[in-house]
Amino acid sequence: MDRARNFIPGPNQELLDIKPIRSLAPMFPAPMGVNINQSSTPPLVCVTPVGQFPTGFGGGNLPAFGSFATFNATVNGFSQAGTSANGAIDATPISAYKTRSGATALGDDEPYSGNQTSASGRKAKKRSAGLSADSSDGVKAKRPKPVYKNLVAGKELAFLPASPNNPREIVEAVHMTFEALRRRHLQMDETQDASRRADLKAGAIMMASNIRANVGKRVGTAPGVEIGDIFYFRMELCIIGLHAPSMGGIDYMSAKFGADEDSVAICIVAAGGYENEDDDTDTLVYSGSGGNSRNTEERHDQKLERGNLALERSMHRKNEIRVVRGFKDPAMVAGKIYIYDGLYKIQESWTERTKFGVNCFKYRLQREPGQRDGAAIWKMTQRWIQDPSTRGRVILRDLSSGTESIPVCLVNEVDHEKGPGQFTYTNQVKYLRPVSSMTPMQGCGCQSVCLPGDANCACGQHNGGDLPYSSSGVLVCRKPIVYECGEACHCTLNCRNRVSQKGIRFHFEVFRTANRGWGLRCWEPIRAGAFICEYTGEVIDELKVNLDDSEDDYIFQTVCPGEKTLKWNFGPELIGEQSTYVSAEEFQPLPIKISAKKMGNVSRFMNHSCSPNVFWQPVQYNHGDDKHPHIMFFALNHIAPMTELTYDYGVVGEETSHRAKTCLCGSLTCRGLF
DNA sequence: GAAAAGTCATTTGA
DNA sequence: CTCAAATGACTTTT
Repeated sequence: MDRARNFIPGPNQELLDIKPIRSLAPMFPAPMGVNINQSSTPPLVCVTPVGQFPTGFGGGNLPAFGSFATFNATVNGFSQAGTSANGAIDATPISAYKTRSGATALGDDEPYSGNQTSASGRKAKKRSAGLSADSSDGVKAKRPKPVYKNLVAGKELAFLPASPNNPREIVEAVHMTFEALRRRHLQMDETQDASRRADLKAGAIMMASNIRANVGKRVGTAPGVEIGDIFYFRMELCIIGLHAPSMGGIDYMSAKFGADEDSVAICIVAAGGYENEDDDTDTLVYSGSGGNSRNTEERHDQKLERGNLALERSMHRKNEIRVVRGFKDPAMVAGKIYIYDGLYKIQESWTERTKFGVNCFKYRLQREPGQRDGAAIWKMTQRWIQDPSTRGRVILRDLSSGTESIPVCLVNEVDHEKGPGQFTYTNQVKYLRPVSSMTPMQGCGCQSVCLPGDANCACGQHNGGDLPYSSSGVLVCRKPIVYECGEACHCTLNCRNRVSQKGIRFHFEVFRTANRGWGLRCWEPIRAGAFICEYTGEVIDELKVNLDDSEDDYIFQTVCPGEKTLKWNFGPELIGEQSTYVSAEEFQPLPIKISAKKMGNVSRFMNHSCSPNVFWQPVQYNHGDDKHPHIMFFALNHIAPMTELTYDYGVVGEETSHRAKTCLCGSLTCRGLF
């Protein structure tokens, strides 16, 4: 379009200069249409001791485990029977649980305590003296169950989010911690050539320390889990209490209906690969489980038992069933993404003869009306990515005018604003003095690519021994500065230690928000730790006092962000590693100041939130002046397609108070100003 | 060389 | 205690 060419920095006088009202309100209405009895039983969080202390758990050398605290977020959401435990119980102080004898207290916040088989850890089974690791050759020795003896008791408490009554915050905190732990394990496994499955290791630790949400099973929504939430591992569904079985597709429980009791399905995982009619995302045909023998090709008819029976009973009881849909992750060769798609009900069931000649159960599920879109958004954005012209309400196909390798779409589905005020799109930071005059950065001598665990890699050493990114390119840990390989390095551009310097990798769109001016969101799913974009613009010299900058709403400064951002690293603490946590008091801002008023990229459209999904991270690669690093943005947790990207502009302090604005982020932990 | 199929090590909860 | 399961990472085959 010609218009695109003219837009920037062309003369768009008719465009209103939009004062960025940079703050945020929830972009979707809260998920409604889900009739849970929340009013009668307010959410409660109960801090209770973990169940049975695992016998193999370090014995006497870890007395601290006695005060192990459970961290349960339980909201009593389903009241079909009167079996529910109820009455809000105040959070019990941790100190009340000094010994492990109080284990039975767990039942108090379990909605279905009667049906629970105590949450006791069957974990760590007894393990033969530990030397079974390399047993005699030839004989296939069973791998000993790992014992997480480095678990640090009491550290779990650091998780408690600022507002422990908000299930969403708890789910996010648990989820974020799982990911941090998983990434760290991945990093360690690579250097030590240990066995894989960091997802299982992270999951096992979370389970063992009982850092999980929605511990009791329930029919209906899982508090704190929202439609559209995305996951990369089945273990994630497990620890946030959405779907308990680690592999199985059907989660079910025994529930009371008046006087009788029935086994009903509560959640299913539809792992894709099935005949989904594209036009109708509201129905789903699900196959029953079973029929495939473990290691032989022999197959048999499915039986009406367990999950299949529960589905059958659910059809008659007409209870709501959570549905998680699996899709192939377009970003990974063999990856899968799970999307929570809300509540469904079973309409009918039948049996079918499969191509193997055995009988298989089929269930047709219909999505409950009135819920926000989940998987439908995913399908829609996938279509846009394949063919951007299918995206409607577009003002500009590419706001970057070709500067970015992937076009940045400008859309307005809200009002008649034609676009943001004039600025020059740039994907580079403009320094006042040439980069070449700055201290050069030392490079590594690695051939081809840098590898984890290579003691000779100067870049690995510079980063503290580990490469900062995992093999899939996600940042493992937030740190004062990340050193990527640069011009001085011998490695190629394929080196995994070159992530943020390669520029954006996603289809972004700048969109009109309802009340906060323009905002930024993305068509692709973004996984936690993934690189998003750089804050580009003009570097303002710290020595030059700019009296004018109160007028500049596009200034980036390294102001101390809120707890959520600071806690991103949390997780390694759980396995006894030294904390990388930086408290607000210890936080040291950098002198760098960047203005994106006149020139910038997509990052200038990112709004503030006190409960953000993105954080900034200083990165170096082209010079050695650590006071003036690149400011790179990474995902705080997994971000579903079309979710607004926000970061924490920082706590208002003396220096920034003249620019403080009222925050509209709507988060329960909103600080009011930013 | 990419995609599909096979192999293996694991978990949770019934 | 045993078992099943719409797992996930990796290797081998087509």
